[in-house]
Amino acid sequence: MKPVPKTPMGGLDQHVGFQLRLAQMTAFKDLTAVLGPLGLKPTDFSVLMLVGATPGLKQQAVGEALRVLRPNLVSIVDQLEARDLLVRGAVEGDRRSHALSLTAEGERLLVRALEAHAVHDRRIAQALEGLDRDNLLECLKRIADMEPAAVESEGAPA
Amino acid sequence: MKPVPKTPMGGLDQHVGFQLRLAQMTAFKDLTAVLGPLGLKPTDFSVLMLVGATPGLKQQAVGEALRVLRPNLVSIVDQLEARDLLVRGAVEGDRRSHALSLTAEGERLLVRALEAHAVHDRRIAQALEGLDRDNLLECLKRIADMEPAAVESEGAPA
DNA sequence: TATTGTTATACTCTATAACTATA
DNA sequence: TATAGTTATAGAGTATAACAATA
Repeated sequence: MKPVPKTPMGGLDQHVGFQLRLAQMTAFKDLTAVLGPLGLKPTDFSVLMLVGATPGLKQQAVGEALRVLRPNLVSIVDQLEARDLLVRGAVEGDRRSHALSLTAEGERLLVRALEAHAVHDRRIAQALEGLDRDNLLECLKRIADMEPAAVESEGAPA
Repeated sequence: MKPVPKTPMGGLDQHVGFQLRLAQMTAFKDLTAVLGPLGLKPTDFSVLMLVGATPGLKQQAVGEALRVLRPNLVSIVDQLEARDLLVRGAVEGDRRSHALSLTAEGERLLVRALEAHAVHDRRIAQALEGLDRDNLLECLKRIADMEPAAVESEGAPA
């Protein structure tokens, strides 16, 4: 009949946003660690996956899919291109855009990166043992797709 | 008998870490927006909640609970103290530590912040309609508590 | 010698404005 | 005029090392 230990942390541990931050920090550290030996960061990996799945994608499209602002994607693509993992090709009919596609070396590294990711994913799966992963993913997608409240420019004290 | 649309985004959308990042971004933008008018950021809010729930907490303990490194907590507490929302009191028996506690004004602002958070949480709840929130929270806690893979110091190309 | 809070600092991420070359 | 990519830059957030005071 113990009435559940009175709200630890003042209830903060029941806040989705708070737990989201902690989980994200841990998951990213783990993914960063397994990808490190390949010289890739999580964002690099996601770019390779995306371009590998849809060759010819424009930088704009990659940025939108990954929610990385266009200016910030430039140096990421620069570095991947400098390592000959992908190339900025021409798009016929529009000389402004670049069609991204993996090189043979990029494809090979992607395979190794996917194997490294599998190690990470196994740890995630182990942590989620007995829980509903599909529900988790659906929850995350729904939250990710919320329209966030309009940002108020002011209202702060001073 | 349609075999489920072939892995969109190359399967990236099935990665927990990736969806975690997107959800975290959206949730934090929303929380930041509702707290903005009070002059608080999510981290400030969590400090107020924690100290409000457990007065006398040391900075070290707050940092551990929120996973904010001690050096980075200093300016956060500085600003809250400058706004007379909390005070760094003395800890008897240890003159190194500071016992944090809310001022009356801090308590009042916390109440308003909790109301603002409720607005945010209602949007989250709406987004999660029909899904299992408890399962989500448990998944997040389990992931947050994983021991991340040991970080390899090297292995990158050049 | 170890710990708490602090300072200084660096590195990464994220964000905005403005430029260019195209369209 | 609008769009894709780019440049430059500013601002958070996060990280480590080292110091003072205290234990």
